[in-house]
Amino acid sequence: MNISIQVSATLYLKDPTSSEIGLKILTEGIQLMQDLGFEAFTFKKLAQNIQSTEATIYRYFENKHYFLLYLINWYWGIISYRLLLATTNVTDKRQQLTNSIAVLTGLPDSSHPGYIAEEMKLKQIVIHESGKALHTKMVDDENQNGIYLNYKSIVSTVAELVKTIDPSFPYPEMLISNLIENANHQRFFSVHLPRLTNTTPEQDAVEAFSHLIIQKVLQS
Amino acid sequence: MNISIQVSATLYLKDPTSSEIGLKILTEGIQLMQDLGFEAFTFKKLAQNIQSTEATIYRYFENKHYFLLYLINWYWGIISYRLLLATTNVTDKRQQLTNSIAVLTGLPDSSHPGYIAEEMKLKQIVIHESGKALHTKMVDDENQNGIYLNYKSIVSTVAELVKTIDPSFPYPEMLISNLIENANHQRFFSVHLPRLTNTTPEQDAVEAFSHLIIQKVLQS
DNA sequence: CAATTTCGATAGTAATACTATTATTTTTGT
DNA sequence: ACAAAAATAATAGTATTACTATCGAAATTG
Repeated sequence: MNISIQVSATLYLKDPTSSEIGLKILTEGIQLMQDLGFEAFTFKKLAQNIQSTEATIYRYFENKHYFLLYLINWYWGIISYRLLLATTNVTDKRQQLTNSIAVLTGLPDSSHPGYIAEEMKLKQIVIHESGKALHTKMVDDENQNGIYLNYKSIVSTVAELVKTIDPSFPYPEMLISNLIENANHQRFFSVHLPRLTNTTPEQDAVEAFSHLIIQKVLQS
Repeated sequence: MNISIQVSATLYLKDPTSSEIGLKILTEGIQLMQDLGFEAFTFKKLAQNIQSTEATIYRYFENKHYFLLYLINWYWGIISYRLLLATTNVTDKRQQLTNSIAVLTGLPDSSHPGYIAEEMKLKQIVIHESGKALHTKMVDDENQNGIYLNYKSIVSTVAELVKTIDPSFPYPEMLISNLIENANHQRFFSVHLPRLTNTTPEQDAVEAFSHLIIQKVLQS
C-alpha cells in the first residue's frame, strides 16, 4: 500500500496489502476501529462494512488483537520512515535530536515530508488503543516474535543520539520512551481529562514540553 | 476495610466493604485480576474462587469494568493518603515536592508510613490494567460521575506545589501526570520490554529519573 | 420474632470469537 | 484461451462471555 513501510510478517496470516480485499480490510478496519474502539470492534462488523464475511478476514488476521497490533506496527513503521527523512542530511547531532523529537511528539501534518494518508487515523488508534495491545498476558510471546521491533528500534536510534550528545546522561532510553508515551497520553488527557494536562486540542503544547525537557535535562 | 480510604460510591452498586462476602470479592478479586489479567478475568471465575455465584457479585458491581475502576480508585485513594502523610509537618515546599515525587514514583515498601497490605497488588494492577480502564468510549461518562476525582486531585495538589516553587514553569499538570504515568510504564517495560528503559526490577531507577527531571526542569 | 435484606442455585439469552464446509468466483501459468 | 489452483461468499455451528431473571433459604435488623 505504501512505499516502504514494513510491518512484521508475524502479524498477519496473509499479507493484506497483497489483494484488493486485504486493502479494504485495512482502510475500512482503521475507520471502524476508530469509530467503535477496540472492544466494540468485531470482524463481523468489519465484514459487513466491506461486504464480505468474517471467514475472509480470518484468513488475513488471526484475531482482532493481531489486527490491532498490525495497525500499531504500521504506525511505528511510518514514524520510522519520517524519522529517517527528518535526520538525513542533517549534520548537527543536536539538530537531529530536535527534529526527531518533533517527529515523535509533534502532531502529524499533511504538509510534512513523507506524510501518509492513514497517519492521522493510525495515530488516533495508537493514542486510544495501544495500551490494550501492549498490556496483555501475551506481551512476552509477541515480543519474542519481533512484534515490537519497529518501536524498539525507534527508541534505540533516538537514545543513541542522546548518548552522543550527552554521554553522562544516565537514562537515555527511559527519556525517549517516556517522551513518546507522554505525547500520546497528554493528547488523550487534553480531550477527555483536561485538568490533568496543559495542552489543548487548539493550542498543542506537547511538542514544546518535550523540547523543554530535552533542553533542560541534557548537557550539550 | 481500610482506615480512611475513599472510593467513589458511583463505582459500586453495593459497598463491598460492608459485608464479609464483599470483602472476599475484593481480596480474591485483586488476586485473580493479577493472576489472569483483565481480559481473562470473569465474575464466574471469581465466584468459583470465593464459593459464591455470579449473581452475588453482580449485586456489588455492575460489571468487571467497574470492578477494575473500583480497584484503581482504591489505589489512588491509598496514594492520596500517603501523599498527605508525606507532606504534613514538612515546611519546606521543595521538600514537600520531593517527598510527593517519592510517593508517586517510588516503589511501595511495607516499611513506609501508611502502608496498606493490598498496595503492592493494587499497584501491579494499576501498572498492567489502567490503560484498559481509561481508554474506553465510556471515559467521558465516567469522568462526569467523578470517577477520576482521586487521580485528578492528586495531580492538582502536586501541580500546585510546582506552581509555588516555580511560577514560571508553564506545564505543571503535564509534568506531574507525566511522571506518574511514566513510573507505571517504565516498570512495565523493565519486565517485558527491557530495551525501552534503563530501570530494572533489581535496580530501580524510576524514582531517581523523576527527581532528576524535577530538579533540572524547575528553577528554585 | 416478624420483616426485610441478602444470598445461593439454577436457568436462560444475546453477543462474541472463533472453526468448518462447500460451492462459486477469481487469478494464474502456459 | 483454458485448466488448475487459490480466494471468496455463504452458511452453519460451537464454546465462552457477560449479563438478567426468578425464587426459595438463610441471615440480619428493627
